[in-house]
Amino acid sequence: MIKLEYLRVFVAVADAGELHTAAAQLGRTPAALSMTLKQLEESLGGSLFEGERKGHLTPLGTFALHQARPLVNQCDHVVADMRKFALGATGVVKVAAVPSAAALLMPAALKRFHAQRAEVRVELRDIDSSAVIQSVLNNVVDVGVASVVGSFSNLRVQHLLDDPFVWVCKRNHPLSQLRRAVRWRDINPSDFIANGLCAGLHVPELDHLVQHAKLMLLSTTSLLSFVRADMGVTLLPALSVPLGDDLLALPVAHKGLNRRLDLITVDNVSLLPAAEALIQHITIEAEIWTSKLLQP
Amino acid sequence: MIKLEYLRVFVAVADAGELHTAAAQLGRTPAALSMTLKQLEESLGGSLFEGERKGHLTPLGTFALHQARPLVNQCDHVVADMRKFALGATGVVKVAAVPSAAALLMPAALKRFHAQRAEVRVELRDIDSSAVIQSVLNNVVDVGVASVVGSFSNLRVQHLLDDPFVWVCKRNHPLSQLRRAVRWRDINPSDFIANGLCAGLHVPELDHLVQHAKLMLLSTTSLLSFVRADMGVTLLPALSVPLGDDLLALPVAHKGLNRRLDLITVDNVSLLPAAEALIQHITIEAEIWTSKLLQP
DNA sequence: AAAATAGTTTCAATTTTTCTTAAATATAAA
DNA sequence: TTTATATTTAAGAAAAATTGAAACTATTTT
Repeated sequence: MIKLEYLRVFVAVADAGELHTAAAQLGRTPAALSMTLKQLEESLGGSLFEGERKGHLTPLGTFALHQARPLVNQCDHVVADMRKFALGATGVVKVAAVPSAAALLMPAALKRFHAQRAEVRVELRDIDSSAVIQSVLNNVVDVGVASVVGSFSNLRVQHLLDDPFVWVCKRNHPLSQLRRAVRWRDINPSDFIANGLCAGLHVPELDHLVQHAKLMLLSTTSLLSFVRADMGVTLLPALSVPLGDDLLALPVAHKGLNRRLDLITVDNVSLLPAAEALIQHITIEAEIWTSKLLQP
Repeated sequence: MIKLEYLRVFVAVADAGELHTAAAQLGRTPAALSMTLKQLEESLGGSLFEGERKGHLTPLGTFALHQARPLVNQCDHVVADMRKFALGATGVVKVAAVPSAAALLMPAALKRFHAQRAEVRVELRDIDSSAVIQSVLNNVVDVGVASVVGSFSNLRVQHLLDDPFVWVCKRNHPLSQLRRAVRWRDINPSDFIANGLCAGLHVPELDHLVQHAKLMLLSTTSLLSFVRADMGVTLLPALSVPLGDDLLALPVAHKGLNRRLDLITVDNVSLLPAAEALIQHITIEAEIWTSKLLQP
């Protein structure tokens, strides 16, 4: 049986033109190479070198060198690529995140990630929470960022941060006059615009508001347009509200009104090494935001 | 150091989905494969299989399998190709021959050669003797067929056959009336057309004829055209004379008037294995012609 | 839930392969 | 020729791979 090592030795000797030099390069003695070449020649059924020295190739040697060199190089490349992949230095990581996470958490996380791992490609899509969960479950993406409500047996859910809900109103809105956290009674029910994120929080006062709201918008972008158009106020997680705008974010008096953001992966299955590395960066970024949100 | 054998084991196990089957295919025990895979995983820096069984690949395993399978296959192909080449079952053989040999010896020789070695390509060119020798010396061709006059130190010359000179005349020429071998005195010097092949035979009578010939033609094709046009008679090796024509080939009374045909290769250098095989066929074909020429 | 089964790993002993040293042989140069 | 360099050979040493048996683990069966 011909081993690739034989071909590697042959290429080295053919290049060097003598055993001595090739042996030094490969870290063994000329005698070892001599025996290896003998085996290779016997196995091929012909001699590789012309005459008694290693300076000239036979036609078979020329042919074999043409074939063996790319093979040896390819083998080295393949092994190097596998190692790179195992280290997470190469590959394609697919991420799904809810829009607020995609817009606020991911840019900084990816920037630092890419600085370390230039050869890793990241595919990021922003979709709503339930679609994120489905994408992870179906192996469409490697990593998801969303808020998980129920419990899923095949999912590994890791808490990232708690995004506190805030009241969102226009800068000139009466609520802005309040010098304290907004209470439920401060809200005029006819002025409230419901949205998909504040529904299902299981707070009686809020449920009541949501059920009597004249408007319920599921897209955050259009929701904020309505607020800007003086159509009312709404309740959103802080990270979903763009800053430096004509909008105000006012704190909520009711404690514990948060939107959990979780990092989601499939359970019991090892991740793409590059994905593991990306998760580290997302986690760190989430911690940064957590501390930002605690002392505003 | 990762050996190709490790990758071969990995591919087999990944395909089989379990050690037991793969071990049977490779002719070793599950324990051996287990240890090999462990080494491979350690060397790559990550595990290849999901969980405790070998039924599911990790992302690294999937990536590695994609890379390893073509590499293993390529290696097998390369080794097979080298063996084929060493056996002379593949390759390109370049041959140069003088026109008569190319036209009469080579077709039958190549027909039998190709029946045995369908994958070998043969490149045949017909040129004059000195060009054949030069082509062999310059390694432009692997094998030459020509008549070697002097001696060349770098050439290995092998006698193929002796092609007897014959007188060539038109069917209605006076010489055709002779019921015996043609003697020098039968030739009318003014009727003689000299040619490149009969010059330099070192026979005084012939030299005299050549020196007094009014015509000397170096191309056999045009030489024969002149004979057909009743311009005279000439002296040519039998194999150069096309049969079944309006030309006659008459025997020469002077004995030993032959043109040697030799098989020429470079000396002290091993030949392309396929070329060695082709030489066998050319030699056999030459023997067939030799016996044909001896009893006409 | 316990037992049985199939699959895998570990370990130490064994076999196989590869490597080295040292001596012999062969080639090229002086 | 001698001398220096290059290669091969052979035997022992070292390294690597393989095996069989036992231990271990998950899965299936009872």
